[in-house]
Amino acid sequence: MPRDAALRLEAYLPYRLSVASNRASRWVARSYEAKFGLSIWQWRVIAVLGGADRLTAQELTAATAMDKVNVSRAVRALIERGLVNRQKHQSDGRSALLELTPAGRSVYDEVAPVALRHEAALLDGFSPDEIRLLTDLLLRLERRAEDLAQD
Amino acid sequence: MPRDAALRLEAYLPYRLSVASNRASRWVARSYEAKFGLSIWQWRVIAVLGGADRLTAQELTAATAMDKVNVSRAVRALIERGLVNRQKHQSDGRSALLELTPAGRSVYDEVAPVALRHEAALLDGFSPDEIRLLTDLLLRLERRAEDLAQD
DNA sequence: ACAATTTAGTTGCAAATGTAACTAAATTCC
DNA sequence: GGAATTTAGTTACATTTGCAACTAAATTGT
Repeated sequence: MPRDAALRLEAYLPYRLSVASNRASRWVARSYEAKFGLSIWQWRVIAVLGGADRLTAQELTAATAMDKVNVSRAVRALIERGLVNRQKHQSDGRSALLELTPAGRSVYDEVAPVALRHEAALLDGFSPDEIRLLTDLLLRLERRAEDLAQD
Repeated sequence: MPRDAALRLEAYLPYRLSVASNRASRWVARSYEAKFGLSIWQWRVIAVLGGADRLTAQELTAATAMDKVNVSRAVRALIERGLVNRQKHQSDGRSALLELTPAGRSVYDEVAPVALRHEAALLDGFSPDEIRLLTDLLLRLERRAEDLAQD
């Protein structure tokens, strides 16, 4: 009779995923923190606002895969630093439109190339095919995990 | 002149990695917590102790990619629950040997198949080749991130 | 039109984490 | 053999996080 594959932590995918992600995140997070004083979430908000203009917190939540509490906190800190501007939404009094201030824009212009260099450094040694594949596999995993999560 | 590839968060690898890992981890963590009252770290310790017998905290730290503080806390909780046993190391008074108690062993015997089912559920739809490749790519990324982290 | 429900975003609080400081044992090096 | 350094593990503290409760505005249903 077939025996179950043994459980070996080092070959266990959720474990590998977690280790890879934590190491990569930690490394880039330190850099954003050291160079720009930005947390990972603040950086995500800036990255998204830099590519689109005027989003609600709700839209940011969707675009960054952060939860609304983290978006709220990151946005507050960015507003306090003068990097993000909030203006009332004309048609919906509950939400507000967020956009980068000129100062925020210039932080974005500085951070974006650094972020791309980080990515390139991490992926040094990976072929374009491998990168495409990895991204694709990760996306499929994400969707799968999300589906599974709703029981 | 060549323009830099734009920074698009949704195609940014550290971001994808983080989202995939968080979703997968959160999903499995909830299950371990709900079914066995184990945190992710407690579960890692059990998984490793279940496959080897008698390790020091130091060896656990290496085998689980956790830091020593987390190992210490997880081990303490497991000892309190009677799942792990600590005995003095004969030749080194600083460290102790840790092993599963019979109760710990039986938790392991219950958890391991559940963990493997989780992995299988996450990877449903992935071919064996894709799984091998994903694991391999993640390992390379981990090593790369670790190397980069030491400046 | 107005009560009931849903949605946007914030706040408060408890638990989880990371870092640094610490204790104690072992090792190194004169 | 004894001072100085390193290593194993724990504790203490500050920060982060996640969840639930909350406020206020919009929407739905009658």
